[in-house]
Amino acid sequence: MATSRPRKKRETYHHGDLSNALVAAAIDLLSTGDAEQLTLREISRRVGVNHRAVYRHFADLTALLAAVAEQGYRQLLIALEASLAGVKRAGPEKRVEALACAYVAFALDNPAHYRIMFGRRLNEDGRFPVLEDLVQQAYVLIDVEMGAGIEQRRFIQRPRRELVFAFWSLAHGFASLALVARINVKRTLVEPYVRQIVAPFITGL
Amino acid sequence: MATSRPRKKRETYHHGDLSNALVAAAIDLLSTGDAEQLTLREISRRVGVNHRAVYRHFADLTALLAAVAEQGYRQLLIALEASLAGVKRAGPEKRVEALACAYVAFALDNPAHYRIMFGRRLNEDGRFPVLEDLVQQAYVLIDVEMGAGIEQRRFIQRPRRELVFAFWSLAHGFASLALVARINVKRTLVEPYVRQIVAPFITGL
DNA sequence: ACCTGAACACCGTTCAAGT
DNA sequence: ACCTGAACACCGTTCAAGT
Repeated sequence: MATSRPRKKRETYHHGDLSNALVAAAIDLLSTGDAEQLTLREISRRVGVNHRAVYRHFADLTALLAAVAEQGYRQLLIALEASLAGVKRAGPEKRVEALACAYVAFALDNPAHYRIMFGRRLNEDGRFPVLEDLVQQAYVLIDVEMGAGIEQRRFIQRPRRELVFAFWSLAHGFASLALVARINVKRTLVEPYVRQIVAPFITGL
Repeated sequence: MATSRPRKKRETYHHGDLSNALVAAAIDLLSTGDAEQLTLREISRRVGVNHRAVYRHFADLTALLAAVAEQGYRQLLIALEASLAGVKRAGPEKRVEALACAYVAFALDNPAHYRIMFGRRLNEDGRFPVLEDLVQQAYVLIDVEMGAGIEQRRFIQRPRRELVFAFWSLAHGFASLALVARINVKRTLVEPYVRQIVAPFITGL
């Protein structure tokens, strides 16, 4: 039976693209559970494959988590860009405010995924340049807004780097504290809450 | 041999205060290693006791980690109070700045311990009221400073709560990003760096 | 090439026993 | 009371084998 062979192959080998299937399954698990429950064995179980098969595509669990984090940064970048597109003709203050709202909303909508992105240090040995590049893209996105505000003399005249990190610290810090429930935010009230938190910062810009 | 009995007891039972010894051993491990390496079995090994002995004193690993986190908050509170004592006659801006520096310095000096305090949510089921109380004490400490600034009309006239969370977000966010190496801070340059990051916020207060 | 089975050294936790 | 031993169900990873 020559025709049954590819079928059987599919049933055992299961995939043309196991690599992406694993990342997708991991993200799916993150959407319903905690970041701690995301194990190599659980992910492969979800895909219906022996847990050893993971090692064909990823050097270790950290490499798989890095791919998951990369996907998270891609989604975050899209969300941030979308938020800026909504305030195209607004001043730099409004744009920065929109950015902060979108950032925190992303973290609260994808808490476990966000924890993978910012929880452990995944790229300690510099194995994942793509991950580093995506982080850099997020940095640049903020940097452009800060640069515009400085150039238009609407923001405080300070090195862009400082303002970018200050903004990022504020957004990430608020998101983190909300995720560990040190700050209690109702999802529907994220935007006004973030605006309040960011207000003194923006006033000081 | 009646005299050998208490001795033997000490050699096997090993402690009058196993509870505190476990917490101390855990903190000691955190001072040299990562937060992930801190396991129940490793801690008990360090104390020289069977790992099952832990369950005499703590309901589970989370309860032990909560005790470790509590100790961390006590140390953090002392560090924050000490920093305020150093700027007793200064204006509220300077005092808030000192607070931020001390906060970030604590996180960078005790990275693994800080991660236990702010990494996972330990008190999800409200089992550790002491932990919650210590967090509250930290909140109040910041709140008092913000309240003073508002009352003296040196800060923006907004609800204290907002300013406290904004400050905490900024300090915690900066510390977190530094710990995952998204921001690169040399330990000796923490203070000037934090001052720069906090500057626009304080200007806006 | 791609996947699996058995095994190893870990982990937190439970149960029943030892002193 | 306080601690231990053996066992259980997990985990990531290695080695050798299966198709």
